[in-house]
Amino acid sequence: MNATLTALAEPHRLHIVELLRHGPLPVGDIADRLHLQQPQVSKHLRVLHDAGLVGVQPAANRRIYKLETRPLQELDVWLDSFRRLWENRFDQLEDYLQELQRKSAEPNGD
Amino acid sequence: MNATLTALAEPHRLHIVELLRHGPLPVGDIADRLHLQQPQVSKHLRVLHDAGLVGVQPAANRRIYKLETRPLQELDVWLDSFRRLWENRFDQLEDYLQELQRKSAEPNGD
DNA sequence: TTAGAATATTCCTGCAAACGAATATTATAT
DNA sequence: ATATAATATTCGTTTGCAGGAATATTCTAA
Repeated sequence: MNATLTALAEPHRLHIVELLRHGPLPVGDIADRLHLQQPQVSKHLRVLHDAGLVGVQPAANRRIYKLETRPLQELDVWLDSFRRLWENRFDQLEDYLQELQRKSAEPNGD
Repeated sequence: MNATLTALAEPHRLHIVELLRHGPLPVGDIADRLHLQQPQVSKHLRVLHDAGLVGVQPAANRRIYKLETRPLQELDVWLDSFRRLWENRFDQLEDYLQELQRKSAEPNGD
C-alpha cells in the first residue's frame, strides 16, 4: 500500500503508469513520449517494479514493461472502505445540518 | 491528484486519514491515538488540509478535523480507468499466452 | 488582564529522493 | 571478436520533506 502510493506520488511515475495503461512499451518509447532522459526512466521503472506496479518481459535487445494491476486492485480495496462515506450521503447530510446552523447564526448570507 | 497521492504516501498521514474515517477528531486525540507529538500532527494535518483531504471546524479551544471525501472520490475516478484491466481479464489472457510461449520455448518447466 | 490549555509555526538537522552526466551492462549483428 | 543499440547503474549534487525542540498563536476562564 505505502509502496504503491509512494511510487504513484511522483508525477513522472504516475505518467508512466497512465501510459502503460494503453499497452506494454519498451523503455525508449516511454522516454520519448514523456520527454525524459532514458536513465531517469529506467530509474523510475525500477521503483515501479519494486512496488509491483510494472512487470518486464525481455524482447531481444529491449525490455518491454507492462502494467501490473495487483497493487491498483489493493488500492481499490482500500478505497472501498471509504466509499460508503460518500455513497451513503451521510456527509451531505452533515454539510446540510452545518449549513442550517450557519444560516441561523448569521442571517446575512455570506 | 498528485497532492492527494503525495499526502497519502506518508504513513502517519495515511493513518490519520484512516482514523478520521470513523469520525471527526481534535488534534490532541489524534496525537494520542497515533503516539505522535502534537506539533507533528498539526504539520501533517496542514498537508492533508492543503490537499483537501480534511476540513476543520473550530470548537472552543480546539479544532476538530474531519475527513473530506472529494479527493478520495477523484482517486476513485482515476482508478476507474484502470478497473477494466483486471475486470475484463485481458491480463489473465495475456499471462496465459505468455505461459504457453514460455513452456514451448523451454520444455523443462523450471 | 492574566493564566492556562489546545493548537500552530518556526528553526534546525538529517535523510531520502530526483536529476544530470558519465559509465557499465546486456544483447544483437556482422 | 567487435561495433552498436538499448537499457541499467553509479556518482555527485541539490532539493524537499519529516522529526525534535522551542516558541508563537488562539481561545477560554477567572
